[in-house]
Amino acid sequence: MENLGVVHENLDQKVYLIIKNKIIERQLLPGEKIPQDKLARELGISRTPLVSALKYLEKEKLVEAKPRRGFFVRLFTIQEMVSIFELREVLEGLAARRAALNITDTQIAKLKDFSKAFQISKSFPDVGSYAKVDRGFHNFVTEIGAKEFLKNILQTYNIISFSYQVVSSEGLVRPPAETIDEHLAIIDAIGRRDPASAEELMRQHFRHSIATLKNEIENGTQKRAANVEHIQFGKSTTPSDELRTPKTPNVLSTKP
Amino acid sequence: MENLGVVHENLDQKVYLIIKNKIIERQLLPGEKIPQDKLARELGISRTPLVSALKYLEKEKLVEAKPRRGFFVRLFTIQEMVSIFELREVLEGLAARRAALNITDTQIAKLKDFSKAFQISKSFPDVGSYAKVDRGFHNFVTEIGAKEFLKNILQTYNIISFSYQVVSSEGLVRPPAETIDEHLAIIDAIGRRDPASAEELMRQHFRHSIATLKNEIENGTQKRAANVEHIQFGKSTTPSDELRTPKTPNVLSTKP
DNA sequence: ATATTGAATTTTGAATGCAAAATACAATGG
DNA sequence: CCATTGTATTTTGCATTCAAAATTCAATAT
Repeated sequence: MENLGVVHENLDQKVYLIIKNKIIERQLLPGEKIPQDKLARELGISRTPLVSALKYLEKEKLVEAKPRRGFFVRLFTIQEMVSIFELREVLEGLAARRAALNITDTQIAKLKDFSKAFQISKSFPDVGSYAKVDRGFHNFVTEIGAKEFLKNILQTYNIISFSYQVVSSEGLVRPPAETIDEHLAIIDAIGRRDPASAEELMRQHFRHSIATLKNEIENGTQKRAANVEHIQFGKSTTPSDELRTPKTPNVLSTKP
Repeated sequence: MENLGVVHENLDQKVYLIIKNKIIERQLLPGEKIPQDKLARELGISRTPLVSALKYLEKEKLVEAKPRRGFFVRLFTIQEMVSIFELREVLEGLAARRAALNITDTQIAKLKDFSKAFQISKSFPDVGSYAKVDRGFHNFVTEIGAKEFLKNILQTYNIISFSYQVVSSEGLVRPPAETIDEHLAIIDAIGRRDPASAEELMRQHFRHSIATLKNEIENGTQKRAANVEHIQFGKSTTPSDELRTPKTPNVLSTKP
């Protein structure tokens, strides 16, 4: 008999999500060593699934493993951020193309919501809420345009870039005034189901940000530390969704 | 005192490479369950570093973890191969662009070697040796154009696609006659240090292969099983390295 | 024969144990 | 005072252990 849809999740998967959140919510700071014993005791588990989770995070580049010395929350230089944005340029370009090809009418309605939210940001400038819509939008494109392999990769690198505090506040590379219209153009292309334009506009969008980053390197405006603030996880990609900051996860028990 | 360049490598990293090779060399077959106890005993280690290595491979999609049931060598459908080729289209496009920007004169000399090798394949057709040059070429572009993040991702997906036995023999999607000139054009663009052309030509190259794959899906020519043969690892990316064809029997043929 | 049940066996996931390495810290000498 | 050495403590990497789950396989019923 088959186990229809019954998903067994191992401890390490839960721990993986918890640590990921700890990093994103800055309970674990970039460069900091991850205290295995303390964390394991805190979660009421042994080091085995904890180390396992850390190895997952290592593959995702969120932590760095130094053999015989432990795991450290990863730091990114601005040069590395440029590389990551170059990756995102082509990957989200692909996601935008696929989104334009696959989008359903219901999803187009959600796109319109984003459009509205961006328009509002235009009239009532507020960097904080704009940054949220920005993240939500990129996550939404990933959600509808990417699956399997592409989605996995993009989610990782989106988290890294959103969590890197660059230049202005809220982790934005450029001010809203510069990016709102670019977002609107991308939304329009996807909504029109025009894959070629969607891809090209998304890539342009990133190229502009990359140019800004490179400019900062030249001007020595470099911020050295990675930083995180208010990252949204899970499915909350619609602008209408929650805007509160996520709660801290509850402690685990080995029991169901 | 600092440990200058002394790299400690944990057991799981070594085991990771060993299993990866076992998969690539078909000592572990797609769909097969990985026998932890047997393998651990074989390698003279405990299950701890073995499982750790398997988790790495899971993140790389080379194995699949089914909780409470074990690890299995991953199978790829032709549809998944299309997704992977779409990824490679944009990623190797980026790598080609970066290659054109960064290439040194020494590396251009190596490119010319590839050019020569492809020319030879034109005059003396041999699918086996051509496939090798093909792989070597794509690895070389990855080597010079990609670093850090991009390189990691590409290496994984290149391995997967080279190891998937599609259509014709030797893991090639299309026959040499179709692809030689495309390769030559890419080489030319990179050698001319023309990033825009290099990227576009590389992408076209992949788009053609994707079209072929999609065509197969429609025609039901689908091969069900992944397959591997003669994958080269490490630095052996130069065409001067090895051009001989140590033929091994094609073990596939699940044909009725 | 085939299907079903249930006990025996194997395998997994996670805790625990332990030697070696790394780190912290105290004592000593410059 | 700071640098250096030696010692105690902590942490890491891996092996071992063990309960629970999955699998195998034989006995029984259909």
